[in-house]
Amino acid sequence: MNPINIIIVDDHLLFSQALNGLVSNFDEFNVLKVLNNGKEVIDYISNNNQQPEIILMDIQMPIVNGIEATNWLKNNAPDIKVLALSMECDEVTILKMLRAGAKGYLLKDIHPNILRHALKEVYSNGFYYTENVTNTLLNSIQNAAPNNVSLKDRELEFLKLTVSERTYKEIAEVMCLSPKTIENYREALFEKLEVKTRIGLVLYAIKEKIVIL
Amino acid sequence: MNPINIIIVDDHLLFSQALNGLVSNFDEFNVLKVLNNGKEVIDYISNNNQQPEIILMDIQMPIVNGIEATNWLKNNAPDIKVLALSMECDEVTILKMLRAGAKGYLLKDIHPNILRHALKEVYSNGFYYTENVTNTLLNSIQNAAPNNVSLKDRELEFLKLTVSERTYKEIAEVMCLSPKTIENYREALFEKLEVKTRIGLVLYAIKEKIVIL
DNA sequence: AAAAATAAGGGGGTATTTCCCCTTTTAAAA
DNA sequence: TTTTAAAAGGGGAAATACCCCCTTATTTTT
Repeated sequence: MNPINIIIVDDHLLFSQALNGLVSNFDEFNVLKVLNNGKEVIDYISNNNQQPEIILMDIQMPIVNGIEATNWLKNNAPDIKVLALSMECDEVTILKMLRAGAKGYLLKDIHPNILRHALKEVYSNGFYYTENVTNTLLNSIQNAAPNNVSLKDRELEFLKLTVSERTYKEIAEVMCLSPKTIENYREALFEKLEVKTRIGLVLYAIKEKIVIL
Repeated sequence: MNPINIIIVDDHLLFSQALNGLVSNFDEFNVLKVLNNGKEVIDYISNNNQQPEIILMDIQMPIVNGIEATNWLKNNAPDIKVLALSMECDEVTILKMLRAGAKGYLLKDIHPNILRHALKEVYSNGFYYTENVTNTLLNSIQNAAPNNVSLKDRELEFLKLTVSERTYKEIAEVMCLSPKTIENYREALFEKLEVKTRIGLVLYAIKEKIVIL
């Protein structure tokens, strides 16, 4: 069976070379190229015939970072699977990378065997996320709201419906309330969440992960 | 060491009794009570001195379902950890249960050893989610909209300003255009992005990371 | 050079949102 | 059992958003 072609992208030469040695030892995989930043990825993919199946992508990199590069790949080479390999384990970075289209997310302190397993999973099943990453994200869903304000069930319902491109009249129908009562919810939330328009409500709902996009 | 007290809640008697037998065989755990629905949970917790450490909670149940019961527990007995045990694996249900405060989520087709492991994890680390559940959620973040339309610079600018809680009049000033020209941008984008309101524009902008929250 | 797309601007109208101030009903506290 | 607070509903008006159809330059394409 042909080995699966990999490109490694990381601005820390020591690390990327070490990684190169490691992955090259896995006989299912072949390291096609080692690149230093997102810009080089875009250049390589644009100008070479031999395309990788998987790109092992660092996130923090100069010139074009991993998120931007992944976004570019989503639009220009959607078949290439990006496996993020990062030291950040914060929710925002993970979300950005997922939205950019990364099929997997690994932390740099994992065991080589996990890397091998993750590469295989990404290639065959299409995704792989380490437990740390999923736990970070799932826990963040729980720890979202108690920021300072706590919304009641009905307010949450209203908020979700507001995000769904409905008019207040429609929301009133869904919630079995009069449009005028919906007005009360709106005004209460405007004040409570310190926003000026319904756009503000939508932004809040997304930031606090009351809805997930 | 004292066994950890568990309450099992499920409306299918056969299943809950089978579960009872299973968990009772784990010598770290003691089944305090087997209940039939969320209402009975609320009653039990309200009226008994001996409280469980963990509640193994089904979701679909009559009278008071698992989500409602978990919500009640969050507010009235926050120390009790809820481990959801369900057949549903859809994103919406999982999210609801997480928001309600469930510390873990298992599917009913798991191996008994996983159940044991999950109970231990929930007790000691505070959470446990099976891979299926986390994958469902993470993938749902990605599968938003592979809507590969390309926006022009000016359209992007308009979109970003729309997200910033500005009126079209204000956007017109910032972009040095007449409000009527802004209307053209709005209409063009409504059609191009297949949305019906400016909320739709905001959602698109966030999904496609044109703005980052 | 003619045709076609692109960018800018407008008229006029309906629907929706936003704002402020108000009453009634229902549920919780004192 | 009063008293209070919360939830539900409302009137009226101005601002904003949304819709459809239209004109005029300026590029781009053919």
